[in-house]
Amino acid sequence: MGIDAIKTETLDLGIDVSLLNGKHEEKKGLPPLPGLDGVKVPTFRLAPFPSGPLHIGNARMVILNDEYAKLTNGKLILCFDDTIGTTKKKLDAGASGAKFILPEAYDMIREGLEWLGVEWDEEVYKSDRLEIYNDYCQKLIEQDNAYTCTCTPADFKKFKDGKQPCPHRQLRVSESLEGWRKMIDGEYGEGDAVIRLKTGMDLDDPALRDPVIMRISWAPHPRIGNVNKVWPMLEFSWAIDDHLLGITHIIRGKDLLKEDYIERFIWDIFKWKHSEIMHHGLLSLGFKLSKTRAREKVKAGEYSGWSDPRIWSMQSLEKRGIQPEAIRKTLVDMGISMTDVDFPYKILYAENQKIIDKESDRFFFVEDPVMMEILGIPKEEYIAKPLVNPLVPTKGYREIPIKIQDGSKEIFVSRGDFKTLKSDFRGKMIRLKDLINVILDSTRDERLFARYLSDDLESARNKKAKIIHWVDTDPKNHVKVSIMMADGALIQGFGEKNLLSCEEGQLVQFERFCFAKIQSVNESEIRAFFTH
RNA sequence: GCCUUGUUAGUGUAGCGCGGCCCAGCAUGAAAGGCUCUCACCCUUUUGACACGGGUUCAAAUCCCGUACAAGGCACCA
Repeated sequence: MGIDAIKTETLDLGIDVSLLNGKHEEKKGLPPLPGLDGVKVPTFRLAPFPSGPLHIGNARMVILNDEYAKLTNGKLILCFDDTIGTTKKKLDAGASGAKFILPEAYDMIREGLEWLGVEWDEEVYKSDRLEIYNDYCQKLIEQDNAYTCTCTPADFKKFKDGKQPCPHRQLRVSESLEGWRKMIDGEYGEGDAVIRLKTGMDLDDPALRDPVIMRISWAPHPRIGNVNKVWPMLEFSWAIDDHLLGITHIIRGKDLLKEDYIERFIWDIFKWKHSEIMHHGLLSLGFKLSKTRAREKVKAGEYSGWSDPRIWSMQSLEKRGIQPEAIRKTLVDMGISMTDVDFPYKILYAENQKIIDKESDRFFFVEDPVMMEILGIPKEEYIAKPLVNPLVPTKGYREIPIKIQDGSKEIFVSRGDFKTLKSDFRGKMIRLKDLINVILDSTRDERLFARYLSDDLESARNKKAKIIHWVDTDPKNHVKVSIMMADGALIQGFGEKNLLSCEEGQLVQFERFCFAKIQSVNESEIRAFFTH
């Protein structure tokens, strides 16, 4: 028996033919998680800064953690990293690029996580844990592992660059504690003093020399109000919380690589067990993804809102008709590579199409319409009957009736087709899909002139006629359609009348144009978002 | 300037800890053909990569050194 015969047989039996082709679907998924020895409950954490909704880059971190939590039957903690770092002075001045908490972001983030199918077991706010950081900071000072420094940033930089200790490094513990008290009590103002960790001023890496772990901000906190004057730096708060919350595995972007050193340094001081730390590379989309940047563009009115497709927020992807499963698949396939990458959105689209193709009903749509006049049509009425979805024939046919007056008819074709028709198809047969065959006579200005040839598909097939889409020019028989593209541009055209039966949120395919998600439907206009 | 990561086909990734089974796998894209009243889907075929230069070795994508390029840190941002 030949291989083909086997294939046919096995097909009938419903056996996966791909096995015979040697195309074993490679076992997909993440590599095994390291550092599981002696771990009872692998525990992971999501640590979003609530400055805006999750974007695709945040989603990488989120999905990686969630996948591993699910894979290992572990626990996932959502910990809002909502400490305040920026001073009140800076915020009041509206400094550009300043990071701050957006109160709505907490919900937008939860919404994005739920949409992604992330299941977290516990929710924690850093802003509820301020006393804990204060306590541990105090301990570090008492142990002489940290000190109060009142250098200006510029002065400290000089010491740092020269690998020299600043004068405050030699302070007695009691003096540092007194400074610490002044910070807490508000006797020191913003910028007057910080607490530095004694990692060493002679470290090779200047970024690691006696880093700040606590500083002053008098800015009110959107959640807890104005109760606190000192705030921990991210790496310090995490050094404490990763231990206290029992995080066994830290998966974060490689922008946080330097934090590893500081966290481990502190873990060693307190003789805490080290968590396993892993990093993934950062995503870009031809531009740097940033919640803060997005927020500024939304505020400036440059973007239409948090669901503007250019932000690549979960909200915007949902609106576009991207399926969360497709995002998860794409991100998981990328693994935890440390390489920074251009987000492979084409792979995302391919994965998404696999999911939505069968459920997306087909419709005729012509972008930027150009008129075609057809003469010599023998009948007075036609009814085009295209399949609702060729992948699901059981869905049946839709109907597009056309009325002909005095043997002539005007229809719209897309500008794209107009251009190729104009240059390459004069005198040739063209098939108007599911309708009739015509021959293109001439073009004048922005108009095509054609003559009726025949009805049947067969003759069009024989002549290998180009098949194009069309929409009736009769306003009673079409509807205006506008599509928001991925780059924020608005595409306009006409679609077949049947579009009016669509529901909000429905996924459709505009044949030979794109998949789209219907945003709103009414007689005067259909609005949709471009999917891919 | 200092420090740290990273560099596999157009794109994304597998392989690299323990060098040979890798004349490098997969996905996506592109090209051609088939199917099809969509330039969709499906099927077939083709395409194309170990950044560069040295070294170690019988043998290197895998180890070592150097160079280039990229990203990140050197912030009282996260």
